[in-house]
Amino acid sequence: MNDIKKLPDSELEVMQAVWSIGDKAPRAEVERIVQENNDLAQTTILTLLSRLADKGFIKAEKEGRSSVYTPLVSREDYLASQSRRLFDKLCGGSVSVFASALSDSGISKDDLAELKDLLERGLI
Amino acid sequence: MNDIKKLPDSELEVMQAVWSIGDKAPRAEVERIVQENNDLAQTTILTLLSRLADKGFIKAEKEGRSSVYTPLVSREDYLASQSRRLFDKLCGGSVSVFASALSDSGISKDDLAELKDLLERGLI
DNA sequence: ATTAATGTTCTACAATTGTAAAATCTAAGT
DNA sequence: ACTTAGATTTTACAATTGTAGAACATTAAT
Repeated sequence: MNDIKKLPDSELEVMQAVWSIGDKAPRAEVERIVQENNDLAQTTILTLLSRLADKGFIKAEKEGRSSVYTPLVSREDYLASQSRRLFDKLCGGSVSVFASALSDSGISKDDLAELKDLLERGLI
Repeated sequence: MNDIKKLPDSELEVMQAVWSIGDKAPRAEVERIVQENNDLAQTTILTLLSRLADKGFIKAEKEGRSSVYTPLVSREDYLASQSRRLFDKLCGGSVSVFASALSDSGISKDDLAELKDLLERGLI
């Protein structure tokens, strides 16, 4: 069930861009977003997109002259699987270990308050 | 501040074993623990230990005929940095995204209750 | 002193990741 | 049809990761 493979950092970066745009994300958009944080050559980004496609994370289609990319794995699913991974592999499934990790991670008081609020309202 | 490098999976596995034993973890113990989950050759584990030492995660000493290993990076610090990483890179710093990740990750109701409890008691 | 056992370091090598130049393929303009 | 600009695919190559056999060192036993 929880078998979404972990992406390497560089691919994740590109995947984030695709997710942030949504279905049929145009190559130029992806490129623009990726390059806001990370100055990679255009061909590098294309390589990463094609590796993502190989791995089944996105599908590519032609739209006129250029390509658009659509996520096949949702951000939510990926995130859930990675959270799980962190919780299991690193915290050994212990909530208190996880909690203290959160506490030490530098997450702000406000964020923790929000988390608490969500938990209290049963939204999680 | 938050600049603990991410370990590759195989090294993390060995690191976990060292952490679980504590200071001056004897090689044989590390080996035994690693091999409970993962059947790796002895030399493979030694290779990983030496890579961990190179990266400054552990230090090795001779104790009699064989080696013992002591963590230089605590599990807590590593965990905190990885939680942070997940929160930032994957959730884009959004608590609600993070919360829904938790919710979807298959973490049990009991665990969530415990987390809520910790938050309510101000222990986080 | 020689052999056997135990432990560690070297060397090796394939797979994956990070990065991008070179080559190729359109579509558009002239 | 020919050249150019834009886009994608191939090819490339170094660094890192995953895995372990071979070689070497040391201790213990005969």
